[in-house]
Amino acid sequence: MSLTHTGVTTPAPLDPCGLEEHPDCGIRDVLDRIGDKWSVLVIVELAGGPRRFRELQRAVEGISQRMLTLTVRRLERDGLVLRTVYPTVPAQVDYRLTGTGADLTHLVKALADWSLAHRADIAEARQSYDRTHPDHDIH
Amino acid sequence: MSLTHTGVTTPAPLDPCGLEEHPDCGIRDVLDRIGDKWSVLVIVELAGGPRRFRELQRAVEGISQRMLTLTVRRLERDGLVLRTVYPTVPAQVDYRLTGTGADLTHLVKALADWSLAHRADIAEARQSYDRTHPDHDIH
DNA sequence: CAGAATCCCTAATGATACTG
DNA sequence: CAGTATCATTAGGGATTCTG
Repeated sequence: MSLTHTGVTTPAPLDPCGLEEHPDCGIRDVLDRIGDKWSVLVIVELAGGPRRFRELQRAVEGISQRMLTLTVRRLERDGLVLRTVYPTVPAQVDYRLTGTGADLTHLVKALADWSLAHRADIAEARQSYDRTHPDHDIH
Repeated sequence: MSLTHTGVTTPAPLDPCGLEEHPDCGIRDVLDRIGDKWSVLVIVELAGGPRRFRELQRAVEGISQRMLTLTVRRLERDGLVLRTVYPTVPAQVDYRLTGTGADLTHLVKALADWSLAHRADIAEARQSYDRTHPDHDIH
């Protein structure tokens, strides 16, 4: 959607990143996957190599059995994680990143880098906001 | 970044992306902001230039007045968006990306690019999964 | 071990009405 | 126009119990 300003000499509406080209297309799918509470943490752990169910649960601190199950299932469904069942007894299952999943770690790293680079800015902005808007509660 | 899987000589878990270095640190803050339902769409719209409240609401299809308010407030609090009130009557307010917010659009674009690049893979993986796991409901 | 099945609670979002 | 205030709904997530 072109939002060309009607301004006389106003410089064309800048879109430095070319984001207008794909407003929603597909981003939601990815955000729905990595935007939840645990997926990124699981992916990061799996970036270190294959893990069994209990290993993952111990590594990802605070995750419940239920949420770990749901998280790995969804990652598996999206083809980001490969689940392998070994017919031993008791059962043994391991999870590992697929090619797509491994590629996703690059994106996660970009996110982590950006977060670290701007962490101080954001923290400061929040403090400033909370100081100047004491009554306001938007969390 | 090489993903060479030696297998034999690498007892140590490989971390091709260096993700282990910052497991959680700061990523959550960013994901909590861009992981919600509307923030990315608002940011993308603002990447096209300053917008007034109603303009934003019309541009971001489906967003309620309440959620738009909450979304821009949170973005403002994090220093990603600048809110300017003009003391006219009726009131006039515009929103624009700050420096940090504009920088964030780079990350959003990386996300969009990745999403587009892997959209087919993911869609196919899902279909395959749903076909082989008919009863399973994990959404 | 690796889950499946329940129950319960809270946060997130939506709908509607009202205001400076 | 640009919100605020309420109420209703739903999705996400946690705790617990049970099983192959």
